[in-house]
Amino acid sequence: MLDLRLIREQTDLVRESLRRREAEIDLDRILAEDDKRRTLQSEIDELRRQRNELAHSMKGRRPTEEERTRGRELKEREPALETELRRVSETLDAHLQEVPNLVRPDVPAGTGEDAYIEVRRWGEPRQLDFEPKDHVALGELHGLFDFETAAKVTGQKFYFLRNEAVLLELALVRYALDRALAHGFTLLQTPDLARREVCAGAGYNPRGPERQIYTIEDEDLALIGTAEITLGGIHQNEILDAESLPLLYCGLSHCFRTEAGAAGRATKGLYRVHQFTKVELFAFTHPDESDAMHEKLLTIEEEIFQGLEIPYRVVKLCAGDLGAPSARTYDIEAWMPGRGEGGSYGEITSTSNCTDYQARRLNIRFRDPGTGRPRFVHMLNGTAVALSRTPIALLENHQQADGSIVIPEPLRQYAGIDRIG
RNA sequence: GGAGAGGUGGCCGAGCGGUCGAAGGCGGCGGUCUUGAAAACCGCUGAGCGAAAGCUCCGGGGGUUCGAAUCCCUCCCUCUCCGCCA
Repeated sequence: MLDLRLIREQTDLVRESLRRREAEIDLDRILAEDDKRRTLQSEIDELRRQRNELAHSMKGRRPTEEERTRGRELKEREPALETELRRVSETLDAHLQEVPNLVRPDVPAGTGEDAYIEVRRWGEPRQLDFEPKDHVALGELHGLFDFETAAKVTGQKFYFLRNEAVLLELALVRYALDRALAHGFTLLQTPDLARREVCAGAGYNPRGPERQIYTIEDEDLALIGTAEITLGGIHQNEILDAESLPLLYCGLSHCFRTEAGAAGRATKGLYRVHQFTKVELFAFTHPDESDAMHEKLLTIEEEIFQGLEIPYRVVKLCAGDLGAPSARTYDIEAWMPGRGEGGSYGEITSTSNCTDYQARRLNIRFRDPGTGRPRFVHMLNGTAVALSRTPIALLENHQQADGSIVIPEPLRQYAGIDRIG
């Protein structure tokens, strides 16, 4: 959520940001609704002032019949105005929620992959003297995934992990947790469900046609799409000590995605699924520190994939492709030899600086020691490992001519095996 | 799931129809004292909206009343005990 005052006082700045996102948002309508809301609020304030004045004037004595009548009259005029205010506020709020975050100045304008900036590449895709298999074929060869049985038991885009795939998943989790720990993160295993309000605060709308997450019938709960939701909710409605910042959390959870709208998109196997495990990095920072923290999260992500010897490139997303809460997003795209014709890069992590967008909605502030007043913190998130896509890159990059897979060194102590097949 | 107790400012905690945006303490800020620091003492110190006047907020929502942190209803949450269970 953006600050209404910012929209009001620096309309051009907001307009320019929306233009770079190519987002169609009617700011003038929002400004008009805000105007109306404030007018109504003033009228109600005036009415209440009169009511308070009357009540205070008769402290400690019995009111006369005339005063009672006057009090009743004032009270009766309020509900209509309040109803109107509520209606206007709800409309305004709904429209305000649709306004995405202000993008950082270095983010390129436009939409689509052509507008991305490739920041750097790391590692060279291996030159193979054999035809590489994709992870689905490798999984079949070694009995690692069972999509058919999962479809029978649960549905499309679910899977059973089998045998070494289970060991690999747990090893990757453990490896990622240790990396996070080394960087000073507090480890958390979070609930897999969260209140709908918290989900909405993080920018995941549990309602409406564009909902990305599952809701629980008859409960005020949703299955989380990412631990970003539960981690972000930790400090909801709190005023933090400035000295406690930055707060670094690393959360392990399952993630559930409806993938509504993604139907028909050609994605095989584990690339796009309804449930997966993920280790997520999260930071609450001082507003002046968030850009530096964003680079740090990216560095940790890169370190993780360098350790796994998976070639990748880092891209900075263009404004039009950012999620609504994000002011800047870097994706790591891993080289996937089995993807497309002759291999291609596929998204494997994503880290975003959401600045104060989520903090405003979740009401997470810190006390500024200079002024003594509360300010919104900045909130950032980044994938450590997503246990759907990381195995894809791992299996495909480390496959051998005979179809066996070499487990990269840092994972062996956790997995207890050094190869599959 | 059942019974009871409770949810108040950054934190702890009083208040139980008007004198309450809220005692007291802790913490924080400023000062006196001190070579400096600590201790002691004095003062200031909740948040939001609004250009301002002012208005709102004592878990959420609703009600009673001229007037509600205080009374009633309801929901949520926490704690204690019981039940169930991995």
